[in-house]
Amino acid sequence: MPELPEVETIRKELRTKILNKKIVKVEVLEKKMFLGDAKKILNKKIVDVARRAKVLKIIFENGYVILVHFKLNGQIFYQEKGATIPHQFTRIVLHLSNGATLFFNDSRKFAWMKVIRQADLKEKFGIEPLTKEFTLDNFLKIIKKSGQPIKTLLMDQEKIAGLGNIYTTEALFAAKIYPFKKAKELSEKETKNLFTSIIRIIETAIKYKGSSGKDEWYRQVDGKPGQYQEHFLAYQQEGKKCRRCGSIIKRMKQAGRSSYFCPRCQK
DNA sequence: CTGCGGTCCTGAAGGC
DNA sequence: TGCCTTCAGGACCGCA
Repeated sequence: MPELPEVETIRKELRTKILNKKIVKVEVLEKKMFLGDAKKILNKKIVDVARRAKVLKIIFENGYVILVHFKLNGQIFYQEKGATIPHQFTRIVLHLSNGATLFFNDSRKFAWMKVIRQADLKEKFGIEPLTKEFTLDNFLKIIKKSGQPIKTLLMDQEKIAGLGNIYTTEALFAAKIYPFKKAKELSEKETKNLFTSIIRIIETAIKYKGSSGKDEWYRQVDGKPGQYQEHFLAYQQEGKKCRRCGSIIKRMKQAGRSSYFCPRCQK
């Protein structure tokens, strides 16, 4: 499922493909997945492709933007001129001025695109992990005042932006922290370990172009899978041996989704 | 404030 | 083999 590293990978690749191009036609095959007025962005030059949290932004010269949320299974495929074969789950097709095509796919129809004026954006996202605002001090402040379980807190987009189940699971494993532990009960040392683990894991995951493991529909813009799933130490490792201590990785339901952890080394 | 359950949706997996 | 049921899961919403 596209989290920060996946959306960032898509952003970088897409930017090289569509910067300075225009969208000349929008085909909406699934109405609920396209919000706003497509006419606002037709034939306007794309001046940037950005990201905030798990949301991709295609920014146009006239101040409008297409927001893209991939949710669980969303994909964007870029195909050069002439190779315009839709995917089985294509819901929206964007035709570009150079004859290329963008396919927005999602089997489950949870993903969406939205046309909005940048000035009208009301974002309630927390700190971006890869920016200079993400300091140990700022992280400590967030951790110290929350009675929530640490994993729930890390996935709260209004506190820390862009982390989902995969990367919170891996970061908590790396920092040897039990996912259900209350945030404010973390020691300074644990908080520091968690802070550095988040940065290291997010950066490594971007290097490997995201995770396309079991059940993961995420693909890069060219359709290829990412590689970070080969480095999972906890996520989807239920029943396997912990690579640190040899105990069996456990799965528990937490806040509606699966938490994976080592019952011996995560305290 | 917290936390829970329902909702959207459908492929995959499990049961018989 | 095949039908039927259950489950997963990001974000959001309503309710206790």
